[in-house]
Amino acid sequence: MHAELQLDNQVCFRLYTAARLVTQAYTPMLTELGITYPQYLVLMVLWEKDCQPVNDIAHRLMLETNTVTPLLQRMEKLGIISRKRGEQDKRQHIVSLTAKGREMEQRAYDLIPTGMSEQLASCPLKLEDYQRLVQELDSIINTFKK
Amino acid sequence: MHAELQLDNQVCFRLYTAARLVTQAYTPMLTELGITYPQYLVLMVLWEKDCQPVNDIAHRLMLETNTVTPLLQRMEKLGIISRKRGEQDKRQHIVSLTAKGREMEQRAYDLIPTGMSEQLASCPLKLEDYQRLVQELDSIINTFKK
DNA sequence: AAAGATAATATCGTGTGCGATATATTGTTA
DNA sequence: TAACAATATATCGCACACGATATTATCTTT
Repeated sequence: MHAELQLDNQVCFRLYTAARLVTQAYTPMLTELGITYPQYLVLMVLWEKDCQPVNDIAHRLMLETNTVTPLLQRMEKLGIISRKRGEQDKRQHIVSLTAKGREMEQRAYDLIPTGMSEQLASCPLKLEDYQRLVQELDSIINTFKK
Repeated sequence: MHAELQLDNQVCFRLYTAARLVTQAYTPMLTELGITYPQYLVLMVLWEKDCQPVNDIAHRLMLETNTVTPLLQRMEKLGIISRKRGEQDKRQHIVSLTAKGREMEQRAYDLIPTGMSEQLASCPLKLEDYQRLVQELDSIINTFKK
């Protein structure tokens, strides 16, 4: 019986579980918007800066392009983004928001912060705990990023 | 521009990213064992207590049975677990380790703690940081679990 | 004990993630 | 400048996750 191999001693299992459960907590609001959590991440990247090539979006989300490309294709079908070939560099696909994609920012703002803070009400963590948590997660992300 | 909707302010995006990256860090060792990370989680559950029904494994991992069932089917094909109908309750499928599945515990112990601590060497977090992190993640998991 | 409710597991469809590989374009170098 | 390397993106295959639904067995209630 190796204590190191026990589920209860695993940070990774907690990260994996916490990520799944918190993502699930977004689902009711995201369903109302008609999108998934990874699609919401792409939208946040584009709300911050519109018209970016696939690579920049992938880097920002620390995902591979073979994950992001099909994601963007689905989002294009939904009519929330559009893609066009880069003008200087024809290899690039420049991704931009449609009117529908831009309008979703306000709807997201009306739904998501409220919806999440309601669900977080029963969480014992305080603001400073979250701030430290974010920093520690960034340390972990930095340690393992490629 | 809503600050609440910026990627940099999102705990969930950190959890999502940290979980992916740390799981990826397990991949070289797990590939050597011929399994995936979720399969490794199932093995840890069974190393701790052999012969469990699907439901108990799913509860322990906080996953749905429609995720766990196909996972177990793949593991059965790999010859690391076996499944048989419950004797008192014929609806149950009792999952148990094969000899191969039991032997993998020692191999995992030889590969994984070493492999992970090498990769963690450059991480600035100290032991007490990890301990607090685990507790805070448990708080989050508890808040959002169903 | 027959009927309906509940429980345990499985199946199906969709959307990620990601390794491996392909394709098209651009940059570099002999 | 023709050949070759590098880059940006896409395609393919496989393994999760998970909502919705189906199937089989047990439990409960009349």
